[in-house]
Amino acid sequence: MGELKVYNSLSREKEVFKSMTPGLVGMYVCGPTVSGESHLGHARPYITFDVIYRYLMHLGYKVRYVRNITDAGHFEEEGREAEDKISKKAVLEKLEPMELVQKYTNLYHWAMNQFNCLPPSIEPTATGHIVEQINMIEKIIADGYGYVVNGSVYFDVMKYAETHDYGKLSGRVIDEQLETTRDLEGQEEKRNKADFALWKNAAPEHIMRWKSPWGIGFPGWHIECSAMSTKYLGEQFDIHGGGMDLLFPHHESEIAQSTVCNHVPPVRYWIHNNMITINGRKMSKSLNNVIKLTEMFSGNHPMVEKAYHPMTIRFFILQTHYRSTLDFSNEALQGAEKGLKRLWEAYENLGKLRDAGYEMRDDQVDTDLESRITKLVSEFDEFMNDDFSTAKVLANMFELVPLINSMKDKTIPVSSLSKETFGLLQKQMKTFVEDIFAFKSINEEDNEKLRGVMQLLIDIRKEARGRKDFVTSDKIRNQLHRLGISLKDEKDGSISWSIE
RNA sequence: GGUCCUGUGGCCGAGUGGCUAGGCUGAGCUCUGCAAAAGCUCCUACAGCGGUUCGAAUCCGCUCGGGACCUCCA
Repeated sequence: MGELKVYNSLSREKEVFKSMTPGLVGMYVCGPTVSGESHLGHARPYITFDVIYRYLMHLGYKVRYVRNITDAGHFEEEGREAEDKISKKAVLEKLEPMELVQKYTNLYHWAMNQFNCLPPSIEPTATGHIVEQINMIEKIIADGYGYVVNGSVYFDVMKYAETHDYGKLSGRVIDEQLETTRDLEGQEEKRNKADFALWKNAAPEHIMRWKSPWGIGFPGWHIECSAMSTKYLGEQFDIHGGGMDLLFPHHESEIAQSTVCNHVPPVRYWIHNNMITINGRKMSKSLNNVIKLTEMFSGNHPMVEKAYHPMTIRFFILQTHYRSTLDFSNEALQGAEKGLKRLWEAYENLGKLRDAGYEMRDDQVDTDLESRITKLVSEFDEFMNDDFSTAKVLANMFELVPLINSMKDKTIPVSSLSKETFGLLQKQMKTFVEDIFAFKSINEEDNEKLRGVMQLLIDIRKEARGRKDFVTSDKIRNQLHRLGISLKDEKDGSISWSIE
């Protein structure tokens, strides 16, 4: 197997991935701010990094996957009236802050579960790590990179930039940053515009507040990730992921804070996913064009024509490379839905072929077909190793679909594959479809009783067809169709059914 | 304004200089009591203009269009 290459945002090129400790990988991904419901845009990083997580494990790594929950609330905007997002909304909804946090955390976990995303190894919360954050800020002050003004602490970017490259991740030049003229309140506290808050003095109306050496306040925008990643992954770790919109200032500042504290760059590989757009524009709260996940799943949104299954969204996202933008449209989603259905059915057919226990006879092997299948299936690994090219893996799977279906229909005899090739095909499909891409059946979970009823109807229909009583057989099929259950007469005379 | 990304067939999207990705839609055919599914075939695109090259969607330049970041943001 070749080596894994990942695109590192830091170097702007694909690099061979080598973990710091052989066999082990530390990965930190920026998690949600639980002050509201997750939307379609949020689904992208979680699904992207879920597949990366699963693929790393597939490669044999033991991965510690840390994904935080931001429950402390950050400011709406620097310098403006310091509003703690969570406390503000709590007042509106007349909820305790923690009640709100709990509600949206639960909802977020539910959505991740719907997407079949594995839970991270550790899911630390910002409020649970105030002490660590304060410790880190103290260290930064002691080293001379932080200064205290009126109970707030700021990071001295100019001083840092004297000896470090602030802006290396986001490609920013610090002098240009300073030229940007923005008259914002509270700026006068900072020595320089580029400085950012490590700790913020809390106004009396703030509900979320903690004691600190500098007074009552709350942590700054970026410190939680630095504190928690250091705590659980060490001063330097392998992968840090998140959306591209976090490159600046969030990740840039994380690098600065951690570097000052630990005297070593925190992250070896920065991986950033691109945005989901809607009508060509990024989906985000500030642009007011978000579709919440619950709305996607229910179809209850003016822009959403029908309910989309979480697996459809997962497939939709994996059909594109994670560093490309992905445009939302009903047409595209419905295309994804049909594609996934076809892929999944072929995958199930492949499983049935195995269960049928065909005799493999090596004397009938079609070598051309064999080499074609072997190539398609081996490229799964190759493509994933090339910066997680899930789109190409899916393309190959779709080239296999007609072959598998033809074997099922016996247009291609199963015996034209050697036992080895057939086994390889099944193993690779199982590994990638279920274990790495983690697709699941989009059909409703069928229960035993329903199965029994369906079998009864199928038997009756078979008998009717045997008598050429097409009135009865069509009635059964048509009525079921109206209920959203479709029957298919297979070529071998059996009847299969699926819920639409 | 600064930095960066991007423009592929009806739609969504891969694309490493040469060997027409793939999905969805549409059309035709095969199979079939009919239907659905499935299989086969077809619709062969790279914003525009120049340049480099034997050869460019792919490299370079310009023009036009779209976007991201520079402020909370996945």
